[in-house]
Amino acid sequence: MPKLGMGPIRRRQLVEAAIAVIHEEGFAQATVARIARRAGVSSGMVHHYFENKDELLFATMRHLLAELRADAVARLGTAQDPRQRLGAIIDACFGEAQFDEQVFSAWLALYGNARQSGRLQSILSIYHRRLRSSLLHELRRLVPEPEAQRLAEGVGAMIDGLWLRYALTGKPDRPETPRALTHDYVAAALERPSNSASGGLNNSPGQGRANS
Amino acid sequence: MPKLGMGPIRRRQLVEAAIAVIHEEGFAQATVARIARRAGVSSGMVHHYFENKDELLFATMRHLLAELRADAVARLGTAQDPRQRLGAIIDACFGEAQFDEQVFSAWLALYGNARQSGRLQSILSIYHRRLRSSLLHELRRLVPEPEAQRLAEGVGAMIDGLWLRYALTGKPDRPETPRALTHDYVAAALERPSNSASGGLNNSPGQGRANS
DNA sequence: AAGTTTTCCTTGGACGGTCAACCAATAAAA
DNA sequence: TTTTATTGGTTGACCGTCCAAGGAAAACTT
Repeated sequence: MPKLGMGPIRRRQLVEAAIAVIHEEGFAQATVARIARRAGVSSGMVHHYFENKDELLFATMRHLLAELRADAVARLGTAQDPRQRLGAIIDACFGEAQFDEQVFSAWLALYGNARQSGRLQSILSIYHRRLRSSLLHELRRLVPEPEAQRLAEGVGAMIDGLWLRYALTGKPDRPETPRALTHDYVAAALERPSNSASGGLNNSPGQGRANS
Repeated sequence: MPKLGMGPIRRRQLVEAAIAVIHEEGFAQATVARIARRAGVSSGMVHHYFENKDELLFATMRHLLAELRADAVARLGTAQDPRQRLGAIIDACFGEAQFDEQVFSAWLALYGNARQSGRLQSILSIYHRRLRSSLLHELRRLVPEPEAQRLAEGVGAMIDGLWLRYALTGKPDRPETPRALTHDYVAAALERPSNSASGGLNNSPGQGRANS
């Protein structure tokens, strides 16, 4: 059986097995033995191809990020003007691949454990920076700088917020719904005279909120 | 030391200790012994006041939900018209209590483990339903029904998305920022002629997205 | 081309450690 | 005395890691 160059194959097998186990049994139950059995190999394989368990989990989460990025890059290839590219970024985040049940479980596990691990936190940090940077790049061609920054943050939050809801309650009946909501948010913000360029110092004027 | 009626006191001690341990050492390291030591009692106390460890964690997460609700109810007391009440709901979600580091860690742990536990999932389900219901109740007095439903989903997503970002990267320098972003989103959507009442069947018209 | 050596892959069990749950035993109030 | 609170040690199970052995392909030698 032992052929040369099994490294990449086995590593990928184990990463995919880890995702499957995290989905089916939970992050806490994702033990080395279970992941290995799911991959169809002995438990020793994990430590042969990864330094330790944490390294496997890190590789697993990095795999998720890489897949999301590949999807976004592919979609951006067909877009031309900034408005289309903005739509492509949004659609990538709501692409079919991100509504996979296994992907739900794995990303949520990442969220739940990032605070305790600098490695995991860096993955989320990269994701956030990339998303914000991509959005900002296009928005700067559509609105003035301060508004572009505010919008980038808002659109990023709406994407994550919508995704989070579906990750916890199940994929939406119609995948267009989250896309349409985000697109409408962008459209409304771009059409608006941007008088809210108060920069956030004041709240929406004339609103009279209760005390903080 | 043993006085009568220690139940509620000890239970609260243990719940707060659980939050502290989850924050300082992570959900995976939140063992019975550590939580008990943090609460200043022996490990046996956990099983004396809770059926098992899961029950303690469930009570811990339910505690978070109760605190958020109490905050929202208090803020709604001072609001009068629908617009103000809408602002009060948003502000409660971005209140000081929700930007506490311990609360960050605990809610994230909840997100990361809800999929594996029906009990935990129900807590998030209640949170989502309450938030959506509260928003919808006010929005219905401001815009037509289908638009109100869409907006309730959008505002809820923006709240969760913004909160999630700060939970992962640290509280914002200026707490007004997330509030202002959400308020502006609402303001833009309410001002808009709501022509996007396509109901989500089509995307924003004339936009020409790439293939799905 | 056949035999030999080397290299890499793979296994499954052993070890030390930790955890949740359980269980007397103790002690203070009632 | 009865009841309730509390302790801390025990138990059995499981985990991550390590390791020694074996086996099959590849590389090398003749």
